[in-house]
Amino acid sequence: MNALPLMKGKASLREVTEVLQTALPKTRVRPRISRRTQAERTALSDARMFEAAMQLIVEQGTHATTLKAVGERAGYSRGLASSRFGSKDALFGQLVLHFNTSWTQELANKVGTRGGVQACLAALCAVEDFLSSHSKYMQAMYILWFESISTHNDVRDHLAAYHEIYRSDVAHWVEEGIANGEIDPAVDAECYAFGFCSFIFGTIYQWLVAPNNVDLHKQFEAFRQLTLKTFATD
Amino acid sequence: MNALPLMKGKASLREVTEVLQTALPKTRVRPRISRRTQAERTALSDARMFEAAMQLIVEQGTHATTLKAVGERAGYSRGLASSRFGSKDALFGQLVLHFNTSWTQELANKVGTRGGVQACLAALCAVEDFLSSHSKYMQAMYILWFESISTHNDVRDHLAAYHEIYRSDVAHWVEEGIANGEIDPAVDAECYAFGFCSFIFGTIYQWLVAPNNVDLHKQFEAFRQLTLKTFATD
DNA sequence: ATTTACTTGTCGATGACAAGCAAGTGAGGC
DNA sequence: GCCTCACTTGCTTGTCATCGACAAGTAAAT
Repeated sequence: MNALPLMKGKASLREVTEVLQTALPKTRVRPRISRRTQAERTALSDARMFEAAMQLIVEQGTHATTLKAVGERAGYSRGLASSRFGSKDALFGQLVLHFNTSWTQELANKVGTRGGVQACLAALCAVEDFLSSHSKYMQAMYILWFESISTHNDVRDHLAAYHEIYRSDVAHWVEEGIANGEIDPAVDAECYAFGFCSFIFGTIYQWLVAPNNVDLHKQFEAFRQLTLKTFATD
Repeated sequence: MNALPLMKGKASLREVTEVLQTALPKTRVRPRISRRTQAERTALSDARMFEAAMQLIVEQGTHATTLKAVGERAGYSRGLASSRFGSKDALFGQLVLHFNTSWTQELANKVGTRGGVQACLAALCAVEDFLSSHSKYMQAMYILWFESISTHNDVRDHLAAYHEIYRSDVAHWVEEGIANGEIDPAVDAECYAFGFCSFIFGTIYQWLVAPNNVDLHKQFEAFRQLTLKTFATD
């Protein structure tokens, strides 16, 4: 239905801000010659609009975020966001896609080649670290995640697919651990994986609603201990 | 700011449909005399509009749900929902309030006078039962819950307060259990309560995204077993 | 010269509100 | 006790600013 234009390259979490930061120095390197490649122009405007959309979503929610505001905050006309993305839903879809690809890549970096128990713990630490270090980023990402449950479009299907992937990743780690003998074979891998995701989503939800009432580190540490207790072969 | 008109009586989950169902028989009792009290008129139109809004939210999400559609599906003009609630946000706020009061009352009925371990298990069963038996109702309720994280208004504050209440209820049960000696004193009541809520919210979230991929009973049963294992005094 | 990035013009739909209409209410006269 | 008439309240219609969406046009790169 909506032929989504593919993401330009695999952006990492850090790239998002880097594009904007390196953009200004670039104009200093070649002071007046503002003759950018077409690809550079779209990459820049895309990055600026993503950043603007992210800010606006965190500031006033998706409902109050208008395409006009996105375009203008990014430094362009009121029509660019509409023209580039086609629709508000498509912009949010692109953002979700952007977040997901960035996040899965960063997660893969953090987990590395680990498997079994260590992979589970590393993933939990990765989520916890990013919640505190990239707070705004994660906020916008999860606002979009939580909101897309009420729209029956492509975004939701993508989300469902991502959930499946996360769950099966975790389940795979557990199975590795069982094969290694470090995890009790009685543990139901898929069931743990589901609970793992429930914990993360549920915790982030409560954190988003009232950040000051949630001690993220305490909760994550508790879940790590619970995980070790659950896996223990006794 | 927005002087919310108080809820008319404490509506239970069942009342929502009952109001609509008893409304028609009533006109049969006094066939032509459609002379309703003013209070009856607003109660009826309120109930009809809540029902309509709930349906529309489940069918097409909050974003696509218009005040015009709410009024008209409820059997009135396009302007009534707007006139009655003042704004779309206020309507959703009223709905959230309505859901929360109904739900807490129903939960209290299910848990009864139980405390300790039994209260925790009963609450888990209550949530599970309602997810399957009042599926649409819970769907609309949680869509609104998850969505209101991106709106910085009264609704979110109400939610935060409700979360606090839920968490402290659970924590209280655990403390009762510890006092009774049926729960291991090493268990951190607040920490368990938070994990309890995380499980429920996270599970419902994953269920909303892809109902067919989630075996609710299996996950709830698993969490009940995990709870028993966590509480066990060994 | 042609393609591509971006802007401006415009239309139907929506939320919000004001003004008006209709249904319900209550006090006084018969 | 019931009618009537002024008053209150529920509900509808009219209207406007704004938004999403798209078409047409302009500026920039190839």
